[in-house]
Amino acid sequence: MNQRKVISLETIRVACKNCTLSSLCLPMGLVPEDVERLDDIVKRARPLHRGDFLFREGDRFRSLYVVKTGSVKTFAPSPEGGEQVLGFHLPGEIIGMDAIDKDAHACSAKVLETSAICEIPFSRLEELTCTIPSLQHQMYRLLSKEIGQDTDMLLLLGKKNAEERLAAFLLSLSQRLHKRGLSPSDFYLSMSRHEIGNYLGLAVETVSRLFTRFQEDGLMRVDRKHIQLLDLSALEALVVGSGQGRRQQQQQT
Amino acid sequence: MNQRKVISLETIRVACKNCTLSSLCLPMGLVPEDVERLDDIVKRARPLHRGDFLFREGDRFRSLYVVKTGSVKTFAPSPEGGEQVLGFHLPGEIIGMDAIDKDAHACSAKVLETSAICEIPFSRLEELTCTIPSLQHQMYRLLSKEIGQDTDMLLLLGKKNAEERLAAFLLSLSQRLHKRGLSPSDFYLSMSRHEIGNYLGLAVETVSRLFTRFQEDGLMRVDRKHIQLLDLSALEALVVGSGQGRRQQQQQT
DNA sequence: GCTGCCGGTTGATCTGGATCAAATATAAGT
DNA sequence: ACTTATATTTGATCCAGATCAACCGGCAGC
Repeated sequence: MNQRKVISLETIRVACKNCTLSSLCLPMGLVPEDVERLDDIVKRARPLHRGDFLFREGDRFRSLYVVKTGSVKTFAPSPEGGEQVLGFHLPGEIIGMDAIDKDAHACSAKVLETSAICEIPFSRLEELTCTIPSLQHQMYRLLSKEIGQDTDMLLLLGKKNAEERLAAFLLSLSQRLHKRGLSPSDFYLSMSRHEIGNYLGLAVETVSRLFTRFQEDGLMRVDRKHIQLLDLSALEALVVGSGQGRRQQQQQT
Repeated sequence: MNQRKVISLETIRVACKNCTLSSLCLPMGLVPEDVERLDDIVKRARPLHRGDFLFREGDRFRSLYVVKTGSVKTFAPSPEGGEQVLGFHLPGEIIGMDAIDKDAHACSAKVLETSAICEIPFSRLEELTCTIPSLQHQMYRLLSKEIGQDTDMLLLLGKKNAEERLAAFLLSLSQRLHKRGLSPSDFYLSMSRHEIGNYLGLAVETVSRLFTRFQEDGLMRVDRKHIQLLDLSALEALVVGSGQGRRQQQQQT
């Protein structure tokens, strides 16, 4: 038993109640007693490595997954054989909620760097949410939040130009890292330019050129995967757009 | 009391258990007894008319809404003053789930034609789902489904060209109408070309041109708002794409 | 019926960002 | 260090679809 403790890394074994992410994660707003009950059903697996899958498109749905450390991307195959990156997931973020409906995963989840992941068997969770109203509410909130984020992306893909998209992406990363106690202006990208472009509906070349341009304009510094945002407010101004977006007709219907 | 019955339209007063939509809607899969309990909390308002709002962006979140008859569009303001149409909602579809998280509506919902709407106070619903596990499951499924639909849209906006987008839109409408017992190949559009374009991330002119082209190619017949799909399988082939989508690099990451 | 307006169609032009092409930088082996 | 595979950058060109412009048809109000 002592042996087990030695082997397993501290960051993996830590219970929800001791986890620094609990305020961002499922336990948010639960009384300690209920956190304990949640803790009982969470499985903490050994760390996964770059390229490992949490699940693949088509897999039977059994569990939700929460990133504890590291990062994960989710992506869906497009019919022609390409793929659409659906999201990049940071610690505290929940993955797999889109699979509840069909009881099967419609997308795949791949680990971008060495990562610790919590697994939450959904049937167990469902039992629990029946008896813990605040946990049920939290689940509704998390599902709803995911919908909200998706609609933000729809707006981004439907109405924003390349520049605005990349600025929005950088700011989103910045803000999410900040919430996790990391620097909002100095971080490493765990995903490739390719993946960024795919996610934003842009060609790699466009992403690369924009990085260069943003750097020339003094908005940021780019060195390989290392990003420093030098002017957050200028980036924010870019996202809102100069009032033209993709310069599309701004119709009121 | 008899008087009341005379005034209120049959389609409005019909209880969930007698509603033809129950198999698509919240009551799906519930035992009759539980449907009864759900029924007790559903408010059935008088019909709304074209242009009426169910709710507006910024409104406090109180209820979910279900289209009983007619159709509704939801849309979010983009920062610059334009708007992004987020969806068109047909009978049996639930609106407002994105608002649970922030306890406020992030988008507006406007009625496209005279419509009957069921209102479900969310706090009451939450109480109910605590005691009816199958209803809770249904809620999870519905929220999850919404996420799945949004990711479908992300793929559409991120990877598909104009032709594929419009074909996908028409087929989606067709299939949803079919599920509701209506013709999958002959229907009326309750939204303008403008709204379709906005929804699909295309200019009005592009939508118009594509309608013309599809008609010339014998895929459909278009007369004003009246649509007849003549070759569903050809449209399906279009959606899948000729293997190129927006002709973007189909990278495996 | 007439008039004005709005939604829709059609044509001509323009352009952001994709595609094509090639060089360069990193990483991974061997 | 040397070869090979992969990721990123940079430059040149192309094109789908946006934008601009003009016109048309249906319908609401008078």
